[in-house]
Amino acid sequence: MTKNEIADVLGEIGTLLELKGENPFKVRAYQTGARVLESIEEAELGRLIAAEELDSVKGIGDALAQKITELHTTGKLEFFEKLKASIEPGLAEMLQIPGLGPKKIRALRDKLGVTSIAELAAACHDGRVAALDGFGEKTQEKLLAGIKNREAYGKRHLWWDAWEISAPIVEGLRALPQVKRAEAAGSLRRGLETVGDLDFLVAATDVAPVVEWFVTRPQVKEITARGETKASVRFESGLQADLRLVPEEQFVFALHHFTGSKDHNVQMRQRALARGLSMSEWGLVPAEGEGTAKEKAEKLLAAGGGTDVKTEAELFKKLGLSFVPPELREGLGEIEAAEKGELPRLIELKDLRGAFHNHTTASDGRNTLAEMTGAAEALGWEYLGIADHSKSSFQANGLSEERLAKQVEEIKALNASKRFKTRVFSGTECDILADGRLDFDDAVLAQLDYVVVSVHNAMTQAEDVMTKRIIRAIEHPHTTMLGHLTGRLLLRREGYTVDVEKIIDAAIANDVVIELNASPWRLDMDWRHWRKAADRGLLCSINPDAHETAGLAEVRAGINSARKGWLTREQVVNTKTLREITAWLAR
DNA sequence: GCCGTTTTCGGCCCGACTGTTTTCAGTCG
Repeated sequence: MTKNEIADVLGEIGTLLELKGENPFKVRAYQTGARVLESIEEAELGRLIAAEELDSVKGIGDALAQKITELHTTGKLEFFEKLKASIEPGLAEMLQIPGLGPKKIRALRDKLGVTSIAELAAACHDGRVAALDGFGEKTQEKLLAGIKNREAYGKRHLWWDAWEISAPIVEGLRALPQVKRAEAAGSLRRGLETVGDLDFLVAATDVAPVVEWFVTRPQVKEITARGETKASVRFESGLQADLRLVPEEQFVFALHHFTGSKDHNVQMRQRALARGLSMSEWGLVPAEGEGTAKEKAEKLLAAGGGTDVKTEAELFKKLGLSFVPPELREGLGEIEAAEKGELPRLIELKDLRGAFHNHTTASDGRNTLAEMTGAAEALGWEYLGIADHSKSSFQANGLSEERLAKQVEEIKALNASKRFKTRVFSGTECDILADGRLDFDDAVLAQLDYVVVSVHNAMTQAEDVMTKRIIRAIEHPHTTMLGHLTGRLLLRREGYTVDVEKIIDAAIANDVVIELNASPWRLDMDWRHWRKAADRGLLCSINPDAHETAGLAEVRAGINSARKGWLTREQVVNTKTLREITAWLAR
């Protein structure tokens, strides 16, 4: 079994134990184990198992090491099979209904015999749920609404879509006279590829007008809560948003808290405790003494103290850490690195000086070569790479050899005309054929400045076939970079199955770049692979895969993922200057 | 189930909110 498959099993065990009412800390141990496993490389896992050193990994003890080893070597785990057999399969799905946790689910099963969402809906309609101890009319209504909304609103949203909604709201909040500070927190601020809901955080002198402004935005379809310190709404797209109002002195603590992630916050609080401090969204206070952290924070403020932390950087510093950028706050080793002062200087949007992999009307783009070049110039880019589809991509109006040759001439003429400051490079997004050969002959590829190779057909090949196919394309002497490694479309379609680590190895060995496709739908290769791959020497190109002028700006989404992958400017080729990139392409 | 400057047992992050209660359990982030 692969490490991700094993991680899935561990996570599932955690869920099943939760439903059984097991010790919540045991549940967490399995979830932690799953996460830790995901951050280990496949080959490293094999080595640790062979050397029987798995339990030296933090978060994996004797029991988990034994189970992981069994799964890795046999592909099965008896403990897991027995556990699964002991629980009705529909119960896990019920956890997805808001308001239902393990305790309530067990009560429903034990007292009403409910073991699935469908049976729960029936029991709600009959009024049997409201009659249960600990349940009531409101709970029953809420569960019914939750079941109904699950399909419509349960899904996540692309980061880009969430950002387009949130950005004007943050701006609007900041423009209100009562507002001192306003930020969007949550997974949006962490730059995660998909976002579940929005968290707006505001410090204001007067709360009521801010709440009023928020709930009366034109996109708001429904107000689901409205109180003194919190209001919740649902937008037309189904996206839900919370507005939280905090005193200005506590804004920075709340900002850190609501930016998360959960894992990062847990680790930060543990670290605070180790230093005799208790941390919450209200502040950082001594752990000892009477009262909650909130009460202590309020007392401290009333006494005129505790206001020396005004920025997140100061908050981290209090715990002996350098500033951890929001994108890194996933609980994946950022705190250890911050402690040692080893956090990288992450790439920024302004570091990009151009981009490869862009389309024009020659294939399936919606803007002409000149329009795309003008748009790149408007972004201040020094260069723009054009990579239209190759002939086998019929569906995308791929270019024949003749049409490609014509485009090469057009680009030469455009560069010679000096009409734009931006220099255009001739490329192709060349199909990787089913057997790994490229769609154009060597002589055709040789006339181009660079070659992006991508899979567009036969996506259902077996993993080993697909892996060999892509590696063959990487080994082609004219290949410059690999396009969208897995072909995934977020929230729509899984990627094709492929051995990512073997592909990375091949790319490094052949001096081939892997693209970070910045289309908000793709963000492929996934950020979770980048940190280790780049450490091993893999170079990245952040490519918008733009099919129209507006698409060039989507590199912003790619920057999010690059930062989540700990990438620096030096590890991304399209931060090079025109002079540098010209030399690099000709190497 | 994991872990250790409280170290091999006894803890394990913290608070808000909701709905059900009548002082709190469960859920959520």
